Amino acid sequence: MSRKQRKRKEQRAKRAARKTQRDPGPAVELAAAPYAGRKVPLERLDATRFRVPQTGAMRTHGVVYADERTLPDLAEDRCLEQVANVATLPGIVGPSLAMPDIHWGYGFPIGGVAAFDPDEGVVSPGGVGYDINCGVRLLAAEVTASELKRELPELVDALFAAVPAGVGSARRELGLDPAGLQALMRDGLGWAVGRGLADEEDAERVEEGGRLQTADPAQVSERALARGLNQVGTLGSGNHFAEVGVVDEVYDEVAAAAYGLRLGQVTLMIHSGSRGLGHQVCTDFLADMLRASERYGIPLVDRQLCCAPVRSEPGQRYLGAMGAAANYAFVNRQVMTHWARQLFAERYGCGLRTVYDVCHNIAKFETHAFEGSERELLVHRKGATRALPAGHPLVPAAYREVGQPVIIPGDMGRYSFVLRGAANSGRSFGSACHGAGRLLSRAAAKRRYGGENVAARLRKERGVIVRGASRATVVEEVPEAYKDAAEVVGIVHDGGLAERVVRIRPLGVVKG
DNA sequence: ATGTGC
Repeated sequence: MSRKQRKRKEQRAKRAARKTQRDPGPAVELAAAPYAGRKVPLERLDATRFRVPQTGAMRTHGVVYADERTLPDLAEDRCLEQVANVATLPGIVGPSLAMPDIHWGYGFPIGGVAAFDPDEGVVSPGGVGYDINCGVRLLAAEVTASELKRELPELVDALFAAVPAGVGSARRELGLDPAGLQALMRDGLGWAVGRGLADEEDAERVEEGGRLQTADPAQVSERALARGLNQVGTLGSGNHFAEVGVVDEVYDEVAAAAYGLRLGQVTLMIHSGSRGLGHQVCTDFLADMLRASERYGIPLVDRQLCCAPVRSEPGQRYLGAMGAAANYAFVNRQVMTHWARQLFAERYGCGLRTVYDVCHNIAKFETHAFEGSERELLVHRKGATRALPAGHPLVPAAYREVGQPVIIPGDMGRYSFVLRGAANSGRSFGSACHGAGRLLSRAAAKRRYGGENVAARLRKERGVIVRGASRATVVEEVPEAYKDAAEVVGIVHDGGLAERVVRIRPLGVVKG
């Protein structure tokens, strides 16, 4: 081992030790993980699905959506062990599922879907993630790419100025106080409609109507409130972005027409979440949930799976706080939408219509057909998108004949996709993938591309204009750090979870 | 993801 490798290894060990020390709550006795340290076997079910066999403490099997080309990526990290670990939790209904963009996450894998019985099952912050209701809003502009092309650099600059981006990005002009913030979290998109920041059509075209009714702002800590006060309408960092794109391929004319999307049309995609507020809610409740796991005798194979019975007092409090943070995220994306609308109106005299807005990180009560009967379930989606098929009553009336729009952002160099929820999505409790999925860790991307000017290369090679709040983030988000979104989307399409409607090519990107 | 790690 070289000196450099050894140093890196020591640094990793140190970081891991610090992380363990930081972990909140009491020491918890852990049960044996089903595949601890062993290679997780995968049994082929069909062209797009593999089974993780039930073993040890697992209460059900796992199902992983993948194909030969993405299988080697899965072996790279321990995400398949996490799929098996989730299957050990009480009250899980159906398999522990993984979408084709699965990768390692906190406790639950990112790209994981797990449904729980409301009476027998649990709710877990690890099944939602730190960025509660991270999600994507897709907007359609009444302008074509050729009309806008010359002014693109100015447009990206103007967007960069209009939407605060980066770690700690803040905005004061909404003038919220803690009570106002609580009202915002209670009413979600209704709050924005009441203040002229949204119209009724927006609310119809946001998942859940832009308001989780389980929200209980009283469960959000003062610290979380303080962090959230000045961050409504801000992008954040990491993989969050606001991206101007153009529809460059239409696969399904009927569905595209229903969504109001046509070839050459300009789009704006906003990817953000609940910022510091949601992060703080997650942090606050991890400690609670660890205590609850002990109190209710829930055997854990990983302390990051800490959870509480859905109907228990701590479970209800988490659901209340999580719902409040989710509503905050809906409003966050809406306020950025409002500012982008002002900008498009001033510059082009055109509108920006909400196509749809989906959650990526959420636990929600939903009714799904399971083994022949309709059941109310608490569905955890962590890095997964709801994908309801045609005819489902929760799909907005204008889209009901074609199915719910499923917005799948890819990397900032290649393309993103819009799909429609399809007939087999019942197999995944109405879910599909949420993105391309990382190929390189942030650290690996930095090592490989840290020396070059990624933004300049994207402009030269692909004509994409990138403005980032931080150069480091742009490097971490280099297209080569992601899988080909077309491949991931292909698995979801072939598996019948969601079907391709249009492809969107990026023109200009604002990054955190 | 995150006032990004003590």
